Amino acid sequence: MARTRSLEAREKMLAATAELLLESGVTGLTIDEVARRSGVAKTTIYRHFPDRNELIIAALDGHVPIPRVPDTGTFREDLIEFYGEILPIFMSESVRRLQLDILAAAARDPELARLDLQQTRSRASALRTIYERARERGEVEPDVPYADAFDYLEGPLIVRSLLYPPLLADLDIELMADRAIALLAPRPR
Amino acid sequence: MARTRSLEAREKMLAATAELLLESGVTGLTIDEVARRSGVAKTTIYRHFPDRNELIIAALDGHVPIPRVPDTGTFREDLIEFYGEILPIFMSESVRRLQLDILAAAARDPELARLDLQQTRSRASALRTIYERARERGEVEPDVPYADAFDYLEGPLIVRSLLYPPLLADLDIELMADRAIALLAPRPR
DNA sequence: ACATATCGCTACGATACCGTAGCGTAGCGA
DNA sequence: TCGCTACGCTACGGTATCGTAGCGATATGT
Repeated sequence: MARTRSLEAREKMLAATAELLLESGVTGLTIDEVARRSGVAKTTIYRHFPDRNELIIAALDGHVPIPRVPDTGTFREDLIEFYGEILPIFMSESVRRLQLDILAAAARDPELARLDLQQTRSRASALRTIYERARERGEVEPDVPYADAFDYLEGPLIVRSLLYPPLLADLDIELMADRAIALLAPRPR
Repeated sequence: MARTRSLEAREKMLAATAELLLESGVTGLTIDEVARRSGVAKTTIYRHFPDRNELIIAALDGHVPIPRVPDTGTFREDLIEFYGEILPIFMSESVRRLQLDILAAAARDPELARLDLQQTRSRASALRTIYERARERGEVEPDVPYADAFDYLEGPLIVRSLLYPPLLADLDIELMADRAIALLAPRPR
């Protein structure tokens, strides 16, 4: 079997797709442009993927950045490290555009919805781990639903990234951590 | 002058545009479909608006819901009233889709960016008024940047609406108000 | 070296839009 | 009643995309 060429072409087109997604978004990406830029013939792309959506999904499958899960021993330090890691990602204008694009596309195309889920889930899971550890250590009020915690743990980041990207630069990571901690701290009994 | 017919056609096309925006979003809206649905000839649409973007902007100009600004005398009650008013808006799936669509489109098309601004600004201004009043009454720490306050005043709503719409239903308005107030309360000196 | 999997290329058919032109018609004001 | 204005309609020219067909060239494994 001649698999080498096949793999090479596949990688080239996936790379070009990921690149184009950042530039043009889900809506703006076209197969023709992927072909042009990757040097792979359009027909070959269709030999690998049945349609546009599958290509997009495949391209993103590998490129979802999975943040490290810090484990410093304290909630506060974990949060600060985590924020420090994902803030640069959020600050990228192209990432922001892509994120919005995926959300918007997923809201209309059920096929793409799973993509969306995967996107946010992977990031959310790291934060969740941090939160669960803090809960086990007794650093947070145990019966707060995680959804509520998330609103405050990552909310400011998301709000600014999606709605007011210039304000991301003003975000004080430590302050954000302290505020979240203050809200989630165990209540005295 | 024969202005009556003109106005009538204009209103019909704007109404159809607004309707279509909710269904198909900014990206999905086509002039042909507006023509079909409104009963107004496509040519007439172009006689009123130079291009697609202008039509979209005009259609939304009138349809941005401007929330009332409650003035109950206390921060907490103001917030709860405000939340009660805008929560139903956020809970509409079509509004959510449109909001995402506008954000995504604005992130790419500078012409549409002003639309986006107007959208969020009008809502934000009501909340800001509430906040300023509370500040004058001494109910909040005076030197917190408004951007920070906003993160917590409206963040949970935005996060859930855009990222996890099903969780909107779980949102406890009073609890959200209390948490925001706790964070923003004046520090003892 | 030979067979076969895989690729590149060009060319399509099919849609779907955009935005415009030209012509005839109907309403509206004087 | 007359004339202007705005409209409706059909038909374009142009572009972009999707997804497919057919054929020749090339790499790979045996």
